[in-house]
Amino acid sequence: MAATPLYKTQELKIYNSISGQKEVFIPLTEGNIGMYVCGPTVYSNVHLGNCRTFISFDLVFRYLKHLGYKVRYVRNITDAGHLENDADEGEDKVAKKARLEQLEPMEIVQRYTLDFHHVMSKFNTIAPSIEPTATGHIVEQIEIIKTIIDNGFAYVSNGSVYFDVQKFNETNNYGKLSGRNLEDMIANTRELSAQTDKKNPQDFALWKRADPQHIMRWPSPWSDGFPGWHLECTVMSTKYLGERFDIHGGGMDLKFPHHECEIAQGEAACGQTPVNYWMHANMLTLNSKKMSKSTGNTISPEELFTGHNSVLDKPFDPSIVRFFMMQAHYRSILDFSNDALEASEKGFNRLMDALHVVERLEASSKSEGLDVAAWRSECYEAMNDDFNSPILIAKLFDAVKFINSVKEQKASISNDDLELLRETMKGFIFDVLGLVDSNEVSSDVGDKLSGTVELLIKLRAEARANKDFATSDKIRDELLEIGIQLKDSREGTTFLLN
RNA sequence: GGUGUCGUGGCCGAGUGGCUAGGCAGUGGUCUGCAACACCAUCUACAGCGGUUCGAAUCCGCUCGACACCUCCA
Repeated sequence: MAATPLYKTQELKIYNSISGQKEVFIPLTEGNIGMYVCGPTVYSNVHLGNCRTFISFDLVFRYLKHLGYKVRYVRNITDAGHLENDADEGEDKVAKKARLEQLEPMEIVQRYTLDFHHVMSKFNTIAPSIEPTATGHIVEQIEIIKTIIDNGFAYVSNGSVYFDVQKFNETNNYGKLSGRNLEDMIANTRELSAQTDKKNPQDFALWKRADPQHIMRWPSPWSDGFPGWHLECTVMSTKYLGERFDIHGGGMDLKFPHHECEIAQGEAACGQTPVNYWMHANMLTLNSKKMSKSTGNTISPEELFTGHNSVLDKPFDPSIVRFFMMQAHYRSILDFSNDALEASEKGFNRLMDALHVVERLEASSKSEGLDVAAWRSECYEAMNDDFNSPILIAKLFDAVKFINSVKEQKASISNDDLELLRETMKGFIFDVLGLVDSNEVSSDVGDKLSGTVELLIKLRAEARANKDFATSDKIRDELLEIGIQLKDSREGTTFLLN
């Protein structure tokens, strides 16, 4: 007797990067979705820009689940194969870090994987269903390389294996995702030194031979070496989601060459294109420039939570940061600044306040001031339109205004509508947007705290009744200083934690 | 040089061929012992220049500017 899943009544549209259009989303198997998102390379701490992508896809994951879909969400950990550059002597990022810090590569991997998980949980992202690692899938990677060679789309050169892009392009289309064509790429390829092993500069590595002094090497039919970066995603998505699956996500900067290469590998190995809907999350910028480790233009989540960075005036709660990100669309560039974050913080607090107000609201015989059912539909319409969280948030603020008006007795709400309003607000704020009420304190502490504050409120009320405003203001102001704000209304005084 | 995206009011950020986005900040009012909160009202817009159209900030062209990818990057 399960209720009808929401997805049967909602029409979700997703902007598909490969077509450049919003398309009605139809999963391969009704009610089930396979989603793959390119995860981090764990050779250093994640920065806030990295986080935006994962928070964006957390929104996608959450909304799909909210609609009643069963989602298998795979997000990999790149712990091998990611090279410093594209030259033959390009060094593996993890191996390089291990060499520099004189640690085992897996110590590097462990350290930064733990950091990544810690930060992701701070941002209240839901863990993926499967989080596979590249090093855990070396065997599968070797197998798929064999298949691609057998199919004639790769060649062995000096112990390494390269994908033959020109050969592939004769029967398939290399560049369809990023809107490039091979002739242009050939014509505009920059001069790179030491590319002796490749037939053509556009070719990319499936397997790289490693010198004996390299610390991350695995045996293969071609050499002791390591797999190419693009390959792991093809292998792991295929293994856990099938040769063809619904959604593939990642940062905009991975569109080319990484995702283009994934398409080529998938088509070369399996004879069909791997992904139905390609989704790309846009960049977080700092000073209008992309956050990037290599340029040092970054801010770390830790700096944000502690406020220890020159661009920050104060620390910010992870939920504020998440809310700030949700106020922009995932396909838009978002510029990070202290001022923007402070504005978000105030808005966020107003939203949370309203959530407390709506719990205590009294129903009337009829609703006046907002058509709750229509408003609810508009919330869904916003999210159905390619996960438009900024519109959703605007709608939520419409409700905030209405809730406060009801409190002020300038509007009214029926019992049924009140229930629907509460349920919808909480559903979107907590389940879909993944925000956390930072005012919430653990119930045990909360009970004792509210008892204490209620006592002070009572004392203040007595002082006010006696026109002892010095005492009443002292209570109000000093409570505010420790982050407890008193709110007077005609029903009496309530408090909020700031 | 190639490919693509974007340029919205004091700030951040949506959206649309004709109807208020929203948040923050500002202004005037209501409420209050004074405030805060909240509510009501209100002010700053669609880079520039042409074109299409009854009508464009929204479509087209050009100019200027910014950003991203083409090399590792979420």
